Amino acid sequence: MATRSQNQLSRRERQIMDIIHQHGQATAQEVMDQLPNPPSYSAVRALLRLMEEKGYLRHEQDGQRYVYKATLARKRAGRSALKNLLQTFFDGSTEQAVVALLDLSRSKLTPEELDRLSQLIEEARKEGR
Amino acid sequence: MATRSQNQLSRRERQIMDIIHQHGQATAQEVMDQLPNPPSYSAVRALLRLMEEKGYLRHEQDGQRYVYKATLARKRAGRSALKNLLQTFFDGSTEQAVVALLDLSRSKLTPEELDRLSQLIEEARKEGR
DNA sequence: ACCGTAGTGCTGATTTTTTAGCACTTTCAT
DNA sequence: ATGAAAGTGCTAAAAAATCAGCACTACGGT
Repeated sequence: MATRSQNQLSRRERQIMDIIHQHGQATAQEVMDQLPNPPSYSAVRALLRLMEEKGYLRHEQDGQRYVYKATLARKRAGRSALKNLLQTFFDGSTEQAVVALLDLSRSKLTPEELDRLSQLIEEARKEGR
Repeated sequence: MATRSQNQLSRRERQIMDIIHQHGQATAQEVMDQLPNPPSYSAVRALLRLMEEKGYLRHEQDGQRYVYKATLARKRAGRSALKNLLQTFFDGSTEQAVVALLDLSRSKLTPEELDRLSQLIEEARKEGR
């Protein structure tokens, strides 16, 4: 099961994955800067190296330093995480999740965004039958 | 920071939290049954005890056995996790998340659910200004 | 030419997590 | 009234994760 992989990560590994997903990519230094209770720079590098070995990350050389990216595309990882969240906290109910989501940011949504959302629902309605 | 707490959990702790949130509550046996690569029964119990000590869980006595629940209400924990996911995978954009959510379960939504969602968006629109 | 800065690889130690096992209690059926 | 089953507490060992440090290379400025 694909969702499993998220849960198999150790604490630090998960924290690092989150950071990298959030930024799309990151150097050791950037990861370290964002890590809560950050360990030493070399500790971070060691972790990145291990995670690459395990297949979670890959790196590209940028000048003289490494830039790490996730193996699994952000989009897919996000959906996987979302699916997981759905099961864990919302009884698998998309509706409940959307409710929570809207509630979370009620005031922050622009009218344009709301329009687009309405439209999305309309489309879902058409496809659904 | 409250969102942080999720990320502080060790791997097993997180797995256990997920199980307990999903079910609302659970006994040691139930947790063990759901755990991937489950350890021994007493290992699970030890973990539950530690997690209670750390304040993540509390237990109630049901007959002669303990039933564990999360300290933080499911609803709040769910929102917190959602907020986190939003930042990590969707650039903090509610819209993007809703899109993914709808996409995830396009066919599974009933017309009734879609109606309710439209309505929710309407309400958000009114309140938003 | 050389020093300082900023990278990388690697390794071994520390710390935390994870685990199994044992001692005890309660319940229930024989 | 006794033994088996199923619960709990606790502790110490094993495994895994986490960490810091050292040796080395590349680059840029003085």
